[in-house]
Amino acid sequence: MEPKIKEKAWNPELEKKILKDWDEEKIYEFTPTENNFTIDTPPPYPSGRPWHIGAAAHYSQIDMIARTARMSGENVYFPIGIDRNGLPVELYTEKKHNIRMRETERGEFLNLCRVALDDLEAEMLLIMKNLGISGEFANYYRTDSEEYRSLTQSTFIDLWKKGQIYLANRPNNYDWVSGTTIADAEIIYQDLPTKLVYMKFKIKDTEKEIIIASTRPELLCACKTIIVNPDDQRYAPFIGKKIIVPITNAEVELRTHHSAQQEFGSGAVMVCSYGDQNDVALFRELELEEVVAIGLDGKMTEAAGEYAGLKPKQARTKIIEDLETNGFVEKIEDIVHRTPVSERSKIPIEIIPMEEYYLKQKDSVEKIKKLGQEITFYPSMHKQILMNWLESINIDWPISRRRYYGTEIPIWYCKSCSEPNIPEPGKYYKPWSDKCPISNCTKCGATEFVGEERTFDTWMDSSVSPLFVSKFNKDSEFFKKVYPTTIRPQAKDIVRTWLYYTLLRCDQLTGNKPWSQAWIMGYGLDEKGLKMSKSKGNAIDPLPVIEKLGADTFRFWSASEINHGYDFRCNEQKIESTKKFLSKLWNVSRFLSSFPVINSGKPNPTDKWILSELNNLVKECKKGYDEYNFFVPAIAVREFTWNVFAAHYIEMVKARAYGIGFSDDERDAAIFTLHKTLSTILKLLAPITPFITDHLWKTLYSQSSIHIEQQVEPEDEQSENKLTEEISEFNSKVWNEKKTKGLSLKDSFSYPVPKSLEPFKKDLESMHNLI
RNA sequence: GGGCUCAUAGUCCAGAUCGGUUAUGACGUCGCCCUUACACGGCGAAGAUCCGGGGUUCAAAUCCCCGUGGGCCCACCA
Repeated sequence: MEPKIKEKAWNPELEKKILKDWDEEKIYEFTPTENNFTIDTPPPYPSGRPWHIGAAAHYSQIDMIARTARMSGENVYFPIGIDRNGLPVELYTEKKHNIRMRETERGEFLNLCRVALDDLEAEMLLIMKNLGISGEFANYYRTDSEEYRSLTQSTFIDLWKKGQIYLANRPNNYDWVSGTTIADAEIIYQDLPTKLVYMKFKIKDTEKEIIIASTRPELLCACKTIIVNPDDQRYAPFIGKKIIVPITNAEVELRTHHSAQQEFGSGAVMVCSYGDQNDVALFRELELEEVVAIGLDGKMTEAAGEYAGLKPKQARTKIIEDLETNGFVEKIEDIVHRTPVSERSKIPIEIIPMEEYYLKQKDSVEKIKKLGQEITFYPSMHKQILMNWLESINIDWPISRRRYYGTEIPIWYCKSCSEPNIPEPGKYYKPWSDKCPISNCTKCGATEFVGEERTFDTWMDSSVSPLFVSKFNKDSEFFKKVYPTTIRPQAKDIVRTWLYYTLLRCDQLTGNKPWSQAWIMGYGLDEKGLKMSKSKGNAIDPLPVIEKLGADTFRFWSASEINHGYDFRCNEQKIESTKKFLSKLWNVSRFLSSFPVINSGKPNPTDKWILSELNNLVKECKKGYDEYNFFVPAIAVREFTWNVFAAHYIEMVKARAYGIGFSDDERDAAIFTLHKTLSTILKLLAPITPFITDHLWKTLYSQSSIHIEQQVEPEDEQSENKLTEEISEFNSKVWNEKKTKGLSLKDSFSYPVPKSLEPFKKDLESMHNLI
């Protein structure tokens, strides 16, 4: 009989047609019912070409989650979104047009960002679609849409009213030349020459002195404590004593702290607001009261007494003179100091307290820990990342940013009394350009306002994604059915941010956790195991790879190469060689397509053996699918299909399937078993390689898609692993013998079948033409 | 510096919770072979001091301790 399948290999071009069929059949459409499986899909950020190949693998696997759930009978809601807020697009736009954000008119700058995002987004959506992702592309969302931003603003207004938000001073990196705060990422370190001054501090009520070395003596006025290492015996007798600060004569306490190193300087450190990041940490940890010694103009403040108005460098020179005059200096060393400088202006940054909005989180830590415990993590080890993070939280969350491309903080300040006025929730507000929607100040009744210029930290937006997709505050019917959602799939590096902030915000707003499961994936590294980056030139562009090899090849590579939760290496050649397996699957199917489908039969021992192995395979795959670990089924199915089913079973029953030398019943049993096995393999692979399996399924078994089928359930029966090994060994022996004797494989040959393989004698004899 | 994690052939990976005969499979390499599904194939071969050191044990890739090296996250030196 002519095979139904003519082509000799799987052609990835077919994927385009299959995508169209899926669209027309609408098999992935979602209508909410009482029980839904909702995926809180991570909205990817279009930060520039090329899209990270690891991300493409990540989204392929998220799609496998959706398909796995569908095949186990779930009603799957798989939203698609694009994250568009934040710094990366600002930097991208500045570079692309060679402009500076702050020197460009705000509306114009935002437009340029928007256009850049649109281009990058289009390519990203194309890749996602071509990967076969079965999400809701028709109404994908953007985090910078009016609808999304108004949700972010509404949640802010809600929390503001609940008293969860406050304004506070916080030390910031400040570049006083550019007049702006800068992000940690914009700081570079330079080795600059400076003076290390060893100063004498008196210990109160004693004749003793303690020597303290510092590069920032001008900050003496902001010194609030002295620390030494707890193991440092030299200072042990004086712990808790008061120390008199030179020049200011202030009294501060001597205490121990592990961050002081015995070997550096004298081993004693003065802690000032703020000489460096360690000072910031210590002020916070020890709850010291800060002194603002340097102002926004980059000059010493009134707190510096007679040094007020001087720049830090001038003040330093002068205070060193004064210290020397008064005998407070032991010695001065010229050293080279690793100094944090602004990447832009190249001047040393100052750490200056500035007013920012904070969202309370410290009070929620215990509650979030509890919620974290209730959530199932896949793999479980990554729950630890969240728990460690929760342990280390010691300040509230600063949510305001002095940036442009973000959701605006919806506040107008009264011009006469400065009272912050908050608008009603439900609309999208742009205080930097919009007229204040409130007519009279709630405090003094005045009518003139100034709009807030700052935006939110982008995690304020992303952290409400489960609320957005479940139509929180918008469609209560829908929300009731969909929230809490089912699963949050995401990468490992943003557990401390996205996962944590989502838990915090959703709990604050709904009193309920956002999902019951979290699925955490590792990073995609290059073939040497290094992080991919555009600057290193080791980034692989996924688009040409997918176009050339097809989505299924890429997806099968992703499943068979990535052990869930661990980092993985990307190698183009490896992806390419994965195609061979699809080719094998194709040709097995091509062979079977020359036989009619038979739905029942009386399996002989050979058939029973392969069906039993097939059942073992189903069991193994189920284990993997139950934990959304696609590595397990991918490896298991490949191994079975290639090395057991094709290599041994098909060869053993070929003659029988053709009916040469066997009865009709025996023939039909073989054909039945062949189809039963292949159709099971196709189903087991359907979530991983949706294109080829659907194509083969429709060609061989059904009018309708494999993606509306239920997954195969294992039967509870004993395995017969031992036989597989014996069969494979026997076949090897015969092949080798024939080879040594210079015989062709079809030549007849005299060789005994061992007793243990007696039940398979007839099939083995026909396979090897044994006499 | 703190945390998490990994370490098995040229490359990737199994062997994890339950120590036990010649350490799994794939890719790559080499040799032979057109065998009525497949040369994008078949058969076969070579290739591993299981990171190092110590310990527990009759027995360790597997369990324990100490190192070394990679990756990532966080913090960065008065």
